[in-house]
Amino acid sequence: MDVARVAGVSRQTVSNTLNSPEVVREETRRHVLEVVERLGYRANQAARQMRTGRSRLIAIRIDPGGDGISGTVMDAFLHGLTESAARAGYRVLLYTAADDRGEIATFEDLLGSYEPDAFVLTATHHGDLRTAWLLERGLPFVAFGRPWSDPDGTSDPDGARHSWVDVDGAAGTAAATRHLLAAGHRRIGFIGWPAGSGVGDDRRAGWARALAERGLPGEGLSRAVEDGVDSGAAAARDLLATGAGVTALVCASDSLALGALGADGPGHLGGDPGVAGAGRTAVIGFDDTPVARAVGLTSVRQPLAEAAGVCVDLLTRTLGQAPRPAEHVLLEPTLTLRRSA
Amino acid sequence: MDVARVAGVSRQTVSNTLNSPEVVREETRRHVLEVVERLGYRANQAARQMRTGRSRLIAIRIDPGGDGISGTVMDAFLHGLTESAARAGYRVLLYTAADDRGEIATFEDLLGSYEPDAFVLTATHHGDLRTAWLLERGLPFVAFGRPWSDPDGTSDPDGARHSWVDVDGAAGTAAATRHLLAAGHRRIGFIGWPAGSGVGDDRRAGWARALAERGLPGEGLSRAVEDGVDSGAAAARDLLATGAGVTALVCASDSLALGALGADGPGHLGGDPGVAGAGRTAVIGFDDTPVARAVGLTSVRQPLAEAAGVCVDLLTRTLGQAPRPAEHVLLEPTLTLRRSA
DNA sequence: TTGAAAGCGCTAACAA
DNA sequence: TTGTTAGCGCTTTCAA
Repeated sequence: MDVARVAGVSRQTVSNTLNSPEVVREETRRHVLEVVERLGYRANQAARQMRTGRSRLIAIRIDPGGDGISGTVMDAFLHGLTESAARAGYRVLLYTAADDRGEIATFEDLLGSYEPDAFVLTATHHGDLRTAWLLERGLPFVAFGRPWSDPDGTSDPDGARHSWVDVDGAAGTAAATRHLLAAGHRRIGFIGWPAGSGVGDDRRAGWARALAERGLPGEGLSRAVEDGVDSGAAAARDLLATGAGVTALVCASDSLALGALGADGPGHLGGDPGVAGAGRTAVIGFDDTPVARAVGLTSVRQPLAEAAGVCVDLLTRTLGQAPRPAEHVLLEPTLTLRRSA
Repeated sequence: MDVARVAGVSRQTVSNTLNSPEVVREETRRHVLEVVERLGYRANQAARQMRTGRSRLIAIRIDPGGDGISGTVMDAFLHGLTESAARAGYRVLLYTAADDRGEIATFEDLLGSYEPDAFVLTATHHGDLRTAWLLERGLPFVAFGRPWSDPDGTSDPDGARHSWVDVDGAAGTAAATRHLLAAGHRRIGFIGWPAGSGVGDDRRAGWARALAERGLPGEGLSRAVEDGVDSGAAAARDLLATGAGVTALVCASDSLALGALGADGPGHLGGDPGVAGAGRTAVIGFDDTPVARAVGLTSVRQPLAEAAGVCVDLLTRTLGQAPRPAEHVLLEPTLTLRRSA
């Protein structure tokens, strides 16, 4: 070790200065630190890992764009994770997997080779093979996303046994609905997905709750369709045609909201304003994707970087010490206001 | 080493079987391999790295969503990279950095600690500090994206000295334009970005080339605006109002195309079809983002997974052997046809 | 408070 | 073709 020679101490003292500073005399420590800085010394990770058994690596699966929480959401979360991890002295390692079994195979592979200190799981679900496998072996991990209960309401027993971080979707749609209420709307519709998806049901519940708070009825003002612009447009047309006097729409996704915007006429989307009956309906989307910004759509924004930060916190807090009880963190989303509402 | 004991050979023979199979007798090799498989043995990466100096890690920066090639494009590329890397026996390590200098600092940090075998650079540019730094030290890397020349046309001397992989944007817009020509359009406009951005100029050039091939004039049919739905809509209205009889538009991005779609009336975007003069203009976007799929926009699709695969190929080909001359690969994009054109 | 010795699991070089 | 030896750079004992 070069540093030791230059600083005139033993290699051991250098190691101590870096890992157990309290053990080294103040003066020596400062001197060693100065030399470390000057020489740009970095402890070799492989050697350290070999000795300590810790890799300072956090592994996470990256989904193919298209399904799951991929696209912008995954991107922002990954960025936040990488940044938070770096601050805590960790790096992020990527892997792919087609399904639960494939992911478990990758766990085995990774654990035997790169030995990541922890995993971050996304898209946990009822009867998740991965959580069971990791729990069984006492391996550290956090889930981003609550393990939603079965469609029939049975909640996953594993869900309570591991830590997770999630964004409170219901709070988001409730905030959106309250924003519309504050703007004077009274007949507010909701366009979401068919019942059974935890995330979707949660978002619908927030809308219903906010209406209920004000004693307003929601019956007949909700539509459940597959995600997509076309289905969003169809649902919006349907809701606006009921004669119930719907003046505003909360949507479970930006795709649905984009459709609703289009169905409402060219008033949004850069068309000529002032056309009869065009673009008068207020619309709020969910996820604040680039599309939302592009078309001026007000949307519920998930605090992804913060969620990633909490994941790292939960993980690193566990890693050094003895196993701690599972923690569950629910983060509040915010509303990004644009001209659509 | 457990495997050695079980297989009844020396630990060295196991290592040889795994790393230099040709050196081990066929029968021994098969036997060892079988035991390795049965025991699920994985060579410890840290130990191997310590001995060989190779980490089997490829590092890449992940950008914050919003600027650069982030969002869907980055996501798909990262996924492809992770998958190709895994196939070649490598893993992908993530890092963040605010600018060139910050990224170089991260190089130093990483090289001293995790020792990645190679870097994949994105968004290389004229006078890139990173390429110069890596080149100077003979560190292996590939760039995803050509190092575009200066606005004044001076090309970066470093650009020729390192390998890069890119997608031929001009070929993409040319294909889009030819598709429109084949559909009978003759007055085809282009909406792109202000001159000076290599990527933007390239995409405009493809449109111009396809028109020139057919002896069709492009003058006055091109608009240069900042990226965004609103500016795309404004540019589209402007082009349609010239009286030149424009019937189709090729756009440098899906955002611009989305605006053009909106400016053209509610015919697209799920609005009522059949409205007078609505949605008759054909529009083609670029990047095939989720929005494109959502609104039925025909768009130029970059072969991102393939690009990532080529990056890994170029890298791994270099890693084992002696340094090779820089290679440059330009990939052809494809057109994803939807109802907008 | 500092130094010396041992060993983490692997593979390159060499010896058998 | 297989086995033995050594050492990669670090940190955890333990002794000074």
